[in-house]
Amino acid sequence: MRLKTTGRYQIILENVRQIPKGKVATYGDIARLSGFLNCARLVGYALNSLPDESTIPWHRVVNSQGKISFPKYSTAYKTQQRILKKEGIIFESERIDLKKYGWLQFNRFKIKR
DNA sequence: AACGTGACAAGGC
DNA sequence: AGCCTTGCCACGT
Repeated sequence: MRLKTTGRYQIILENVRQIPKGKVATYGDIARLSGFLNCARLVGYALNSLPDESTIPWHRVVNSQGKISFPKYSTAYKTQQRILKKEGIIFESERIDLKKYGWLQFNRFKIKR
């Protein structure tokens, strides 16, 4: 559970740190911003490695559906939701409006295979 | 060096 | 709207 200081996700974590209060970004957004297209999973992997005392706003990262990527009744889920609400973000049936709160506003759904 | 994995994403049904 | 499958790719082991 150590925060590594080298490697790709150092970049990722720096970008997560830039997300302003009251906004959110998706895992895919952060991956693209960091220059790792299609590496959304890596972002989750990087956040998972954060120590508890980290000041990086991990809670401002949600999935592409605007939902929290933790099991609904887990403590992590509740913690994240509580912090986001405290920052002024409103949930509508467990979901965040990314049009309203999305930080980067990349063209989701644009990339095809 | 190979293999399984994940706090994901997109598409099909 | 959900659930399932497939694609993804760096990381750890």
